[in-house]
Amino acid sequence: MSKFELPKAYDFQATEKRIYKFWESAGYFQPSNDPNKPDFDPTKKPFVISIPPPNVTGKLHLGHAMFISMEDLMIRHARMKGIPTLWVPGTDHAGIATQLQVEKELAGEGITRDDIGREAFVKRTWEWKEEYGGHITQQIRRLGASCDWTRERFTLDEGLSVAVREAFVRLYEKGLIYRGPRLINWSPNLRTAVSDLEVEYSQEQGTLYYFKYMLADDSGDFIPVATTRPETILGDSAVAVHPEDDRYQKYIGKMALVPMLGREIPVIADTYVDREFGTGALKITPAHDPHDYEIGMNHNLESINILNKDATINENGGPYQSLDRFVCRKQLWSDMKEAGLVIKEEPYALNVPRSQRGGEIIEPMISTQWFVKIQPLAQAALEAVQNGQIRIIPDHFTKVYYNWLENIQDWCISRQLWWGHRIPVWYCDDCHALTVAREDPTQCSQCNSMHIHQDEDVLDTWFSSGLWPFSTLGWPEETPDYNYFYPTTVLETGYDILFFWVARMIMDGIEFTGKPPFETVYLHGLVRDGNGQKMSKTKGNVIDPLTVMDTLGTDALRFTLLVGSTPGKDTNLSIDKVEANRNFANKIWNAGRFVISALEKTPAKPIGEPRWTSADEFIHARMRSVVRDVNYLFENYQYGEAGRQIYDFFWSEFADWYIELAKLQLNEGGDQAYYTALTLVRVLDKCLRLLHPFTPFVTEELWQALKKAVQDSGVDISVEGGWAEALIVARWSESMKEEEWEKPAIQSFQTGMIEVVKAIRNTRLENKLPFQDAVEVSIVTNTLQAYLEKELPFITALCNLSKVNILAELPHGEKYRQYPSASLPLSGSTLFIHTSNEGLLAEKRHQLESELSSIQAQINRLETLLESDFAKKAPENVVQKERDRLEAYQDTADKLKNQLKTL
RNA sequence: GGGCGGUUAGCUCAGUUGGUUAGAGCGUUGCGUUGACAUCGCAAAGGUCGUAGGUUCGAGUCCUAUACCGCCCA
Repeated sequence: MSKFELPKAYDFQATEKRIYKFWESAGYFQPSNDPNKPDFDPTKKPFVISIPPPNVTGKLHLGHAMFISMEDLMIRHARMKGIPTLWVPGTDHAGIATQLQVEKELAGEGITRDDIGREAFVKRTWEWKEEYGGHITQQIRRLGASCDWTRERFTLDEGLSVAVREAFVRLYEKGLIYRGPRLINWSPNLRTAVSDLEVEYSQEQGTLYYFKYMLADDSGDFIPVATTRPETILGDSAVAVHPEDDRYQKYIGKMALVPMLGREIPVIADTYVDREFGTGALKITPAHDPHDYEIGMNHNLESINILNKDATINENGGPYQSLDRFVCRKQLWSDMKEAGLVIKEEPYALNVPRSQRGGEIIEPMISTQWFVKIQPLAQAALEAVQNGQIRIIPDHFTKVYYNWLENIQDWCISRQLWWGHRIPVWYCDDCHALTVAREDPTQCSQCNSMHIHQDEDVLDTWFSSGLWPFSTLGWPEETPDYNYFYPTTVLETGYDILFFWVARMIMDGIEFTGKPPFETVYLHGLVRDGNGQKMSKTKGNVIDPLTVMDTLGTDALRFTLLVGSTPGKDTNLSIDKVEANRNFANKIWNAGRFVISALEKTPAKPIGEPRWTSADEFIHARMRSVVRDVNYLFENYQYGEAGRQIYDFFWSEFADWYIELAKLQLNEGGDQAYYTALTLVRVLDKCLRLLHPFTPFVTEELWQALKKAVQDSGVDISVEGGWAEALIVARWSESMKEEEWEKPAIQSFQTGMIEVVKAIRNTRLENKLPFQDAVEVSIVTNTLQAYLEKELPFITALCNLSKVNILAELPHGEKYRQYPSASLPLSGSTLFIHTSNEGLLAEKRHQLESELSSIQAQINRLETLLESDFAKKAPENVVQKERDRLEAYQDTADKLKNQLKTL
């Protein structure tokens, strides 16, 4: 193997780990301008992203792969632009999720967390975290994430715990945190409260139960009532009817009897009742239904809690005490049936509240919990977006954000868990005062009693994640990192946690630091399967990113996710697409191999000034134009489109055309070969720079090889931005202003080379003239003579021609009539392939006629167009373009007609 | 009930300042191959851009209505 040779196919398995290690150990992931170092320059504006912290004990899924790819793309782009760049990584303790895993482990040993007690359980969970906590970050590394691991944080680490406590105490002192009994969402399995956001509603088939609410006056009268949850009858404290409902008006103010319990409750009037729905009368259970809770407040009704924490019936259920909620439902209903209180049952579609985690049915329940008074925070968060301090991409999520903040409810932040930030509140056993403190107190702040105990609950995990952009940088301390890197630049995440996380970070950021925590929110869509279905274990359509990386390479996966997605829109991922992009990585690789091999075929220095070929000028001009487009698209967050542009350029222009022609140019040797190699290297280099944020591994590997090959070969070729230590820190290709030569260079190559070559190839194909057999071609043209004379050798080689005749007009004579021909509409030319193969005249005529009719259709279309107001009102250059086009078509049509005439 | 998206080729999707012949990948069909690449090349077939109006010289792109699908919130 000579020194320039690379493996025939790109071997991602041998490459990725090595390259990542190289980057990380060289310190490229750390900011180039570090406030903790002596040469720090505070005037440079940094580019900062805080990672959406994954669950510390989680396993990598495509959602992670998506955000890692997006953020790494942004980070690498910024880094290459020379901006001091910081991507802060870390993980989240994920209260419920992690606790559940440990409980599951305990269950395997036949014990519960209560058996071992809080302290032992928390210790055990830390051990679990130590064992599994590294997995997710290792997996993130595999994706190529260039985050600064020296700054990695964890929501439960010491610093972040200080931040959480500081935040809680500040809010409490401001009166924005309160504790009290409220109707909350209770998860009976987890035995904790959850926030509104953690409840999902699913449409399910249920039953609507109709029954009699007997009046207490022995009249035998009853009010028919319907419910979907009969067991809640036990907690009823009123029957409500509409005040203007003729059917029930007479009962208002009377008392009714709770079935089976015989408790007396009032019949009340409330306009909330919908006369059309059900029976038009409503049972009111303030302790177990949000609407009833409201009505209960308005009418001063008693709230009767009928459930224990495990959702069995409590003492208020009388004879039903200790039955499970669903057993009770059955039992009570059958008892009522026996008592003659049942009217009927009918099937009914209802919205069942289910736990986002675990899926069990959530019970609305009155419970004493801690809440954040959210209104003032929400207002500020709303304004930060309204006044443009924060921009949300894509735009339409701005409305979603407003809509949510405008209707926000207080946030229940306490959780009856053991894994998490314990609420920093101590209760005095003597005077019952609360002590809320930054440091663990030893005595009551009111009476100095030593008999105090800490609140048992922990905080919602999102309470700590809300502080993430600044807590990770050292807040509440004003560390150098915090002072320099905060506020961060972009917050990138999935739209599904806009409320959970993004909105809360904005609220917290403004509240605690006085500044919005980031300038831009970029939301990506969710990753679905190839048919747009949500991935789920039960459907069996889950794609494991680790498997994909193992089999097709990280670059292929990243490129697929990045290019297949549009901001805010869901992405369908299929293995087919990843395979296509694995092929692209291989294409890059092999193009690179070719470019490197070209260095062997060129002199080290040119003798004269460059004499650029049409292909050279074309590829340079197109490259410049692609660089402009890509930069424009990056500036507008259109990364997917940017990737597609590079892909198309690389494959169908650079590889398909330039490389093919370069082979011929290299064979010329001398200066021609030198300038070809120069062009190859420069275009490849630029492409690798543009592609690096998308496919970091193959580009880095190849770029290193290219750099080494150029340097070792001694060929004098420089690249714009220079040969940096590594591609990851090489300079990004910035836009260059369009120069006058570019458009003509592109156009002449398209009309003179691409159209001609394609026409010859097609005509050969159509007429079964195999490539191996050289053919003679005549080109009748008024516009291409000069171009063709210069580039003829290349066309000859690309099309395997024995001879080319360039003619000003169609020659007379028998033979031309029968030659297969093709029109070249861009230049208004016609070409003939000479062949002894006696073509059938009829077939030839048919072919010409169909060609003519399609061209005539274009002429008609353009004539109509140019006769319309278009010619008067459209911009001159647009009109001129159409005029030119028409002219070329007319030219072609004339020639076709001429041919037909001679047939 | 309120809000937000989507509807473009057989399938999955691009198509952001409206420019007049709508693109890609996969799939299908035909041809091709010892030198960058079969993880390939060359080509072909395939779409009245959901429907109906409107604005405009010009609409997949902007506006209105409507149908269907999806998501979020209540």
